[in-house]
Amino acid sequence: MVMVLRMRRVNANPVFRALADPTRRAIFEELSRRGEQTVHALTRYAGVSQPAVSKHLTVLKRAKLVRHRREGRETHYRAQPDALAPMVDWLEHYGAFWRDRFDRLEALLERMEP
Amino acid sequence: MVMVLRMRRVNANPVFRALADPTRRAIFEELSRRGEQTVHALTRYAGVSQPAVSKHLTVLKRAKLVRHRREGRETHYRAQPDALAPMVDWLEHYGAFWRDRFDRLEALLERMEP
DNA sequence: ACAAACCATAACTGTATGGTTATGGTTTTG
DNA sequence: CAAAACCATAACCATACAGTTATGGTTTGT
Repeated sequence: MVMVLRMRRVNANPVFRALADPTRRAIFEELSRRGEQTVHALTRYAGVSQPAVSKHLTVLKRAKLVRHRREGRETHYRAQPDALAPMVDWLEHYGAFWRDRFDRLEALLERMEP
Repeated sequence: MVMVLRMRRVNANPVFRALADPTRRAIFEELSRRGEQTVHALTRYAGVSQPAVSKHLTVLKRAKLVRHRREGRETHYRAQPDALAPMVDWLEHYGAFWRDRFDRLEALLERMEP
């Protein structure tokens, strides 16, 4: 028997908006792949100015997609992937049959036995 | 043994952009729930003018999220949920651990035995 | 045949947004 | 302590974008 935990419905809009921008997605991807990084490191990666990166991080922060930790003069950001939940929920709801069940199972198995 | 089909990587950007707007998301949701609809019906639903709806539908069309079918003077639109695949792929990639495996399994089971 | 309905496009408008440079606060380094 | 590094915010700019009204092309209804 499967217990279903009803989560508080979070507004999905900030997440959708935040990830609509390719630069922001790239920053989030980089943080997901390489883990925690400073603004400086992200700036070298992103190909835009440091203030631009700071503003992108602010948007991601408002969507709870990143958290930050100050350490001396540098700020370390890290991805907060569970903030993707509203988007995942939305997809599971409105895109429930975008792919047949076998495909879904296949993907799951792939993840569970690497 | 699980066969893995490598799909052609589709540019996820149009999908992310298209779904960033709440009105567009609402239109897509409505088409997903209630099935094929005319522009007229969608206009009554969306709460914006008919030209606005037409433009939103154009954006969704460019992202392959909807298809249309002309029938006399009316155009019927329907959701094309498999166009969500790039977004799902992205989430599976960068949000792989947004939720623990039990949760994923639970969600899967829910879908498989309704 | 004419009027009305349906839809798409054009033309326009205000605001949001992604980028820049400039600046200042804090912390580390020499 | 002075200089440099790191970051955030301010101020500004150009463009993208979501909305509007106006219009015209088809198709349906009377």
